[in-house]
Amino acid sequence: MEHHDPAASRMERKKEENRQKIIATAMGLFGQHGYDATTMEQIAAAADIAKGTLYNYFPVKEAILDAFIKQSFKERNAERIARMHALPDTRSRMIQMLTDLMAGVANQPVIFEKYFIYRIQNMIALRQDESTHSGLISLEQAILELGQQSGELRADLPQALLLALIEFVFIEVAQQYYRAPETFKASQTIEDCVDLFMNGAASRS
Amino acid sequence: MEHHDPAASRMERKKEENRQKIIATAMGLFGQHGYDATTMEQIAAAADIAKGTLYNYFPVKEAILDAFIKQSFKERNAERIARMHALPDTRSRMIQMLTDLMAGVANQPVIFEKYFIYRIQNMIALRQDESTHSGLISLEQAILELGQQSGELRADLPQALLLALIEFVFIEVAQQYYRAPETFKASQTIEDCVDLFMNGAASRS
DNA sequence: GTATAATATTATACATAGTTCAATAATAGA
DNA sequence: TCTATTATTGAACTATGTATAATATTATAC
Repeated sequence: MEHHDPAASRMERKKEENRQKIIATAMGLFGQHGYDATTMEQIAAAADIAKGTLYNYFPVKEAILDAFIKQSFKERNAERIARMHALPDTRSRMIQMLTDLMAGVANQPVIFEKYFIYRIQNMIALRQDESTHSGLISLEQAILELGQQSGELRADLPQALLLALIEFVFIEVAQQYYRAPETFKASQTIEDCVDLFMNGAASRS
Repeated sequence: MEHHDPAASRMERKKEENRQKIIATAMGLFGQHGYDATTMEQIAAAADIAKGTLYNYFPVKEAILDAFIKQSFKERNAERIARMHALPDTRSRMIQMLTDLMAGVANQPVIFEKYFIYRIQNMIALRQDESTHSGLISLEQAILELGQQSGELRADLPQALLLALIEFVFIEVAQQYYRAPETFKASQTIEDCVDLFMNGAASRS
């Protein structure tokens, strides 16, 4: 019962190893054969574990994507947040963030599409959201906090609501891309979305 | 090849009959045994059609829900839009709409939860959205048009973007309900969401 | 009415996601 | 080394959704 935990037990280490091996194996297969064409059995076989074990690590196929993207984001988030501090206002921070994100999306559209769908599903379906942080949430939180500290963003509404709106902006920009990838104008779309985020739908009198 | 179409051919009529029969049968089973516990085979058997035929009408299980809810909405939309015209501004129109919607959600939480997830999935995954109008979209469009006609809502951004934001508001309110149904305060949440929709996240100077 | 083309239905078999469970193996702590 | 806990395995199982070839129904033209 009592946990020893000397810098993580052997078991923890092995689990983390397995996790990484599964993610790497799966992403490799996704790249080779495509996401949909890759089955969970193939992933299990390629990672040399039983199907049941695979599901023990990742309860649904999309969770592998989720883990991969979350990881990629985490690696760069410190740097991204640092860069945000250097920017003068919320608008420029959001534009930078969205530009960054959309570069990733355009690079791996299928992966991100599945990821977005999975994230949104969880947003609605899961009551408690503690552990299921998206890779984006810490960036979004940073934007929100910086903006509120400088008084630029309002503080009279629940934090969760503002955060949800930022999340909406991120997803809406991606959605515009998916709706028409050929004609998608990133900078225009991003500016419109940020404008709407900041100023709302009401006319300024 | 050439379509006769004398007020819809017999085939069209039969198809519509079948469709309605499937929807009614399925909703009955959902009510009796729950959505997840009802299988597509059970629905097919109860409607006395082959499984393949069922999938010919509804390619995924959620599409039955979607059709049912879309239908329910359509029946009341004319009346709802009429009521909206009688209201003085966008804010009160949105509050009325959201209050209405949330009554439905609270009444059939599971159904609407599946429905929302399905709708959002489609929003992202489907490139062209013509035929897949949600039951809500005409209401949302009415709110937008009324607000723009009176000059209350801005017209300098793409319609689709404003529409998406309204859709976000609808879904966000529902999500707050699902996150904590016991403590959910409908009127407060709705007011906050509408406020954010109208005024945006920036502080008013 | 009857022939014919187009469309819908049916039954069956199939692939995959995801679950369940009892047997087995590995690890933690004493 | 012993014991409790936790992880893995393999196998059988359920449900979605797809594919297909045979059959039935409908539309249209004659």
